[in-house]
Amino acid sequence: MSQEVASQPSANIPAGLEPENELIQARLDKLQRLREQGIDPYPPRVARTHTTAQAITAFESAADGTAPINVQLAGRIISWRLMGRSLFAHISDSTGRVQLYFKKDDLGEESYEHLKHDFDIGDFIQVSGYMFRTKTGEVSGHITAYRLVSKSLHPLPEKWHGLKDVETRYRQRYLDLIANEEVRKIFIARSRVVTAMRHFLDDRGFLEVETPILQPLYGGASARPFETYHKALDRKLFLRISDELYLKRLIVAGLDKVYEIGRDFRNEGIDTKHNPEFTMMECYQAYADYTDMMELTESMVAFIATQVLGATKITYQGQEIDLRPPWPRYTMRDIILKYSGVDIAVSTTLESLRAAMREQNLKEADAGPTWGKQVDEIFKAYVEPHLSGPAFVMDYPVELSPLAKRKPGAPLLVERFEAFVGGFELANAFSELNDPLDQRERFLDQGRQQAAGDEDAQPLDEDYIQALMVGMPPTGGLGIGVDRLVMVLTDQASIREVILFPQLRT
RNA sequence: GGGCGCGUAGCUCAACUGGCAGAGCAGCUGACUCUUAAUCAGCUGGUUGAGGGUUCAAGUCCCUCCGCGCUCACCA
Repeated sequence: MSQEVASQPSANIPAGLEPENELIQARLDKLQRLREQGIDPYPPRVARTHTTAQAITAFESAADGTAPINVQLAGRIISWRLMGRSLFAHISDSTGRVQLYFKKDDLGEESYEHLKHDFDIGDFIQVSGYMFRTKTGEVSGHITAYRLVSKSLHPLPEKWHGLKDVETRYRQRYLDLIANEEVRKIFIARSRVVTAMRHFLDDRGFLEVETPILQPLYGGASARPFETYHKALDRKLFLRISDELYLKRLIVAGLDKVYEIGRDFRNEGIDTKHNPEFTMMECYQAYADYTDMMELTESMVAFIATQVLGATKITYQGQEIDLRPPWPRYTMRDIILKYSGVDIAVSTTLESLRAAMREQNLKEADAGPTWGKQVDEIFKAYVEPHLSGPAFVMDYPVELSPLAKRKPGAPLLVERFEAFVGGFELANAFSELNDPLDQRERFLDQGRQQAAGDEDAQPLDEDYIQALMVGMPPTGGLGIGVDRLVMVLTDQASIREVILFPQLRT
């Protein structure tokens, strides 16, 4: 408790950096030694002529090793093999890794001792020398001079087994990325997915836009929002649950093809397919309908797969899936009939639907409160698990889709589809509702559902109705869950494996 | 929120029906001038997630809490 006892350890360590164990203490000791030698362990600049990959390529492409390939390299030390008067190490950078060879004869006694005693795995080092090939065939750098460029004070995960603990992997993702090559590949793939998506949309003439994340009113999806507060305006704001209503305002505005790739926030549970913040691509195309969006979806996904993986054939959790267009299309009615025996075109009321379910011996346990919700329940329970896909399921109950246009000749349905790959929803799209009066009615119906206890019902957005009154052309809209697309393309079962910093407690 | 499982050294993992908390890697000391999971000798390293209980004795059994995973519910 007393000051004398509490502040005992190493006077040269700043408060807050007390060593938690001897491994850190050993590195702090080295740091101290370096400073005593007048060496700055964190110099402001580093010099290098080649990345690790460039150094190796330069050597290999040199015609006949007559002229030496001189290089200056820099990177993180990831392995260290001391063999008496010589020493091998590997350094890595984002382009790869290269082996370094140090010899006492080349460096001199003092320099070699400094190297031996003051460096650790994890440190960043700058070296200069020339490239050569070892007896065992590895292209390496023969180092004649070196310099510390950043001292590491915390040990890295073990070299062979790497870092496996899931919680540490998520909480200290930097360690995960350093230690686990496969993880790095997933996030590189993720970046390429987004790049390919942009290319595809840009090539088709879509304009990338940005719309508000902080919104006075949320909408565009059935979900509970996060709330926040703006002090200067003294008002409640919501984090968006979708981009939809703003993007359609831009269709009204005459920007005929727009898209946005951005973060949405939904105040809901967390599981292997849901993170409270996630990335959504939404695009809207004037003078198009939902069939155009189907073509857009399958073409885009196939293009992205080809760009990122080099093929449209993928394996997802053991299932072989070919994303090559065209994807099979099923009406919701047909596919429900196929897997459950219930015909929702015949059973068009909640009562008759439940009767038909009893007839087919389907459990009614989670019976929906309305016809549309019951249809959704049947679909999720009996159809969705079969949809390894890719597949389009089209023509949804109107009640579930307050922003979609009604299907001509089918009063209970709207022109909407969802795309399924690997057994879960990847995309959602519809012919956008552009009738302002019908839209108002749909919002009012949502209000009734909310009054009946549905927390996810969408609030009436008068400002959006007003935009529709100005006039929106027939328009097709599409949303693709980017995280889920990355899951499918990288064969990951959990959304946390494709989000760098997934939501965790505390 | 419910059910099931997990939490041991910096990392990866052991520890039988309760019986002295261990190994490999990493670290430290030494040997070794083409190694690559280098090798060899020696040494150090623990609030067994936290708190309580049962017991002569708890990593192990019981309770509460924290965290993580899977799953159901909820939810696109």
